[in-house]
Amino acid sequence: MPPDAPFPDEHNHAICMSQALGNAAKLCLQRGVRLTPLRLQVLELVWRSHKPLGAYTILENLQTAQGRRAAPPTVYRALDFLLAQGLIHRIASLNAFIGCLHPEATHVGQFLICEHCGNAIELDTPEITNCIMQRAEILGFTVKSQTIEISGRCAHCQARYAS
Amino acid sequence: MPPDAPFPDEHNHAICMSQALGNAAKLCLQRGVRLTPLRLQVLELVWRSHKPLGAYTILENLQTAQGRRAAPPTVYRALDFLLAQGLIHRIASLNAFIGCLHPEATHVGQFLICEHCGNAIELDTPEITNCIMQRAEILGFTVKSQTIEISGRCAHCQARYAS
DNA sequence: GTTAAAAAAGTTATAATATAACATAATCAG
DNA sequence: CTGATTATGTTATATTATAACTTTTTTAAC
Repeated sequence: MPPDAPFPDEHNHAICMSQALGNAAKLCLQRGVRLTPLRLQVLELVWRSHKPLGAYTILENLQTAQGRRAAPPTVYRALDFLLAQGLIHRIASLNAFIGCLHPEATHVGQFLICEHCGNAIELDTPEITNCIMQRAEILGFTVKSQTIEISGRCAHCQARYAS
Repeated sequence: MPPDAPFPDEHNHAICMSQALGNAAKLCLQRGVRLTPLRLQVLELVWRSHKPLGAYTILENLQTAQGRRAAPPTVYRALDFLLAQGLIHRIASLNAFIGCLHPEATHVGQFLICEHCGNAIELDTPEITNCIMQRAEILGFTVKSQTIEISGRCAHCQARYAS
């Protein structure tokens, strides 16, 4: 898997990640919810890349204080908290989790997922939501949540690796 | 769970289902693929309602010739075949399967899923796809498949059951 | 029709994802 | 400090899905 497509050289992930973590801390403070060390560690692991990460991969990379391996509920509870705060999104088609780029406002997650490099690009395209909302409204359907996950090949993988 | 919202009295599901099954048989014949008794039975089970059905629910309702209970691979292989032929869709957010309304042409599945009655309404709204394709194209992303699953409350449940 | 190849289905085991239920520890509000 | 609340630890298990191999059925060649 290519290292960091579709986020090439101009994307400094260390900065990207530290901004995300700082923002998360700020939001939790504002909201009066606790970004505990465990929750922060899970969030850090999720933010290590732009590839959606499975719960058990997170579990494997989790270092507990005592050196003992954490159990699944530990990770799932942290993920539940982060989801509830909008700090991560769940990618249903991959059973995986990814850091959210815009946690300050509740919004629907829209993702372009590259099958080649594994990276997921979060969109924030009101037109897509509007299209869906319009159609739903015609049918009298009240939208609560949206799962929009587009698989394919990102520009960089497209360019670098023939078909 | 209400019986058949959002498909009220005017929706005769016996006819709906028999049309779907007839259409499936015709398509498989045209394509030279085999809609075996097992595959047909799984398709029938999926078509019993417009609620997405889990693989293990299908398994429970599967009657093998010998009366012996089938094993998971039996169902998953039938589902794989039906998916490959476009006769059913997979709903990733529910880990479930639902009959396809337009199996004759390959298309993306777009669903409005009622959290109350469990029914899924398949959309066929090119505008949504166009919105997504446009945005993807700008980013140089080549779309291979789309997962569009909208959860909420259908018109009938909205009207019948106060929030 | 018989037979080899291919496809489908059966069977056993297990992998991967997720949660229930209860125990303990840490934090907070009074 | 103390009790209530929240978070985490722990054990067990539920749910979803697939790997690997066997047997049966179907197809196609002869």
